[in-house]
Amino acid sequence: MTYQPVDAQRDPLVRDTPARETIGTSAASDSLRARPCPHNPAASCSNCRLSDLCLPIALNKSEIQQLDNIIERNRPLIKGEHLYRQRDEFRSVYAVRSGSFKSYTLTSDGKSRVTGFYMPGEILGMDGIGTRIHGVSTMALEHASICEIPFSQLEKLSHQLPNLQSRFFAIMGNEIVKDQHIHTLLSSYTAEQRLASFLLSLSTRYARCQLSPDRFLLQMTRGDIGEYLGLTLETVSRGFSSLQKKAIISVKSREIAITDMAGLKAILGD
Amino acid sequence: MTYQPVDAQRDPLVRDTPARETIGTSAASDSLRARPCPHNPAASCSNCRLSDLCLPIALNKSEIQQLDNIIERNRPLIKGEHLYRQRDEFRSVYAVRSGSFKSYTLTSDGKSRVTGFYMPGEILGMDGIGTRIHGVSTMALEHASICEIPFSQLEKLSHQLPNLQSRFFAIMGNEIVKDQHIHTLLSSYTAEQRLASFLLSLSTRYARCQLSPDRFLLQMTRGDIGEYLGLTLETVSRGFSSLQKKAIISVKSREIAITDMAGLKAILGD
DNA sequence: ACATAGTATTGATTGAGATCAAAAAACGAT
DNA sequence: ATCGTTTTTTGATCTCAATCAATACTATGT
Repeated sequence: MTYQPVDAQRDPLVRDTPARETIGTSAASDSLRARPCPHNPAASCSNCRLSDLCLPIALNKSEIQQLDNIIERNRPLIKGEHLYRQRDEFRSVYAVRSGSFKSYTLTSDGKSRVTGFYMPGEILGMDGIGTRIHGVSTMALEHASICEIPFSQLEKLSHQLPNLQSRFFAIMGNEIVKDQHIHTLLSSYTAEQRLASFLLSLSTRYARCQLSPDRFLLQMTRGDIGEYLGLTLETVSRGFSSLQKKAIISVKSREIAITDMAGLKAILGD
Repeated sequence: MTYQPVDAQRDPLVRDTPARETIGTSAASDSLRARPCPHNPAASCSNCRLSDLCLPIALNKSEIQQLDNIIERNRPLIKGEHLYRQRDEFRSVYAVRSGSFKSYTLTSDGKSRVTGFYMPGEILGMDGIGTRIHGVSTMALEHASICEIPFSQLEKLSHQLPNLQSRFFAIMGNEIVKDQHIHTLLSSYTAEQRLASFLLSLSTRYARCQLSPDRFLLQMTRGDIGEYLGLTLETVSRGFSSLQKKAIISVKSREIAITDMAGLKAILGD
């Protein structure tokens, strides 16, 4: 299996078939929704180790159970597979259960631009809540599993559970704040500062899901990182090399070790 | 009255007094909340000409009336006055009633970066919903009036009115999509494309509130525009001059006339 | 193990926009 | 109307990151 998605020959911008028919691989073309995940037969929020950083924060046991009932846990996605595509009708938001994803748009001249990376416990797909059409495509960067939360049901349940409504408002608010940070980053940071900020963001997010904050594997290519940070892949590569030369990080292909956390933070000017 | 805000001598990042005490001018230092707006004594969503592009979309008359009851219409703000500041405790979101605003952050090296401009009918202050602390400062660009919507009451009411909950989810979703567009713009557009995109955005937003889409006044400085688009003010100025030389727009200080709308769109590559 | 495609590094050169600088225009207060 | 401040324009120069280019590395499928 190469990095190239199984359905790469299809142009995501000129597709005409509905999303759920394109999510399956050629071997398994049946709908994603129809297949309960065989890998997590007894999966539930109640026993999910991510429950304290995902949607259920601030919900009590009975509320979590009700949330559990509307969540659909489907078969895992393989690397390169799409969860949904730009212009697909919006039906659900998703919580990453394992693995990681990237969201991206295609610009008018055919280039792709990454709008976000998503890790376990994070919510994605909120583009589309307003327009009812997904504004970006989202693809698994590695073998990954997700919890699908049909939005109409989430709205109904939020209406019954004030805590859930509050929680979802907060999640969307945090997404807006995150976007503002990126706006500032892209409009004023140097290449080195962008990379430092990116690595620090990954670090804290890995820490959140109990993984090492100073040793991790990048699941995305240098090109993906560049598309996200507004840099070319060459500049990303040079930036990593330069940070390594300064003994701030150690890079070996996709393996990153942060050897001088304070130094990395200092690049952002305190 | 200069453009410099009346309270400019205070450093927004080291302030210690609560927001509402800083909003008043030196002449009128009493709380913003305590003063019903003398300019709009009978103001209400029901008779507001913006009601079909603001929060009340998709609400029926009785629902609008209930929303009306929680909205506080305060005295207008003068140019340069702050609605709230970065690090203020979050209490409310706001709908622009008249005039315009800019939101901005200060970076660690003291430079300011504009995160958004807001026009009549638009909602601002949604940074802070998740964190309960405002992530940006917001300042009136001209004499302006707003509707303040205390968030705790909005949440309570949303819980009673599914349409309102739905509407607010949509507003936040649209904000996220807007932010993704800016992400793409900042990470791949040239200076000229950024300016074209900015002018087109203003144009459609002016059209939304019944104003001319091809002749309008910029309420922000070249510096503000540059901070928003990730350019210097000199580049913004040169960009306007260049677009004028191409007969796509006509600029006379803050007055903009779009003379070739198709040409402007063509700069964005269809 | 090998072939192949995708990915990453590094070097040389170029260019768009930043920075520095100075003058002109617009605006607000008195 | 006039003064002082802020904003805008335009020019000259510089710089960081893009682009072009070539090689090296890594992973996947046969």
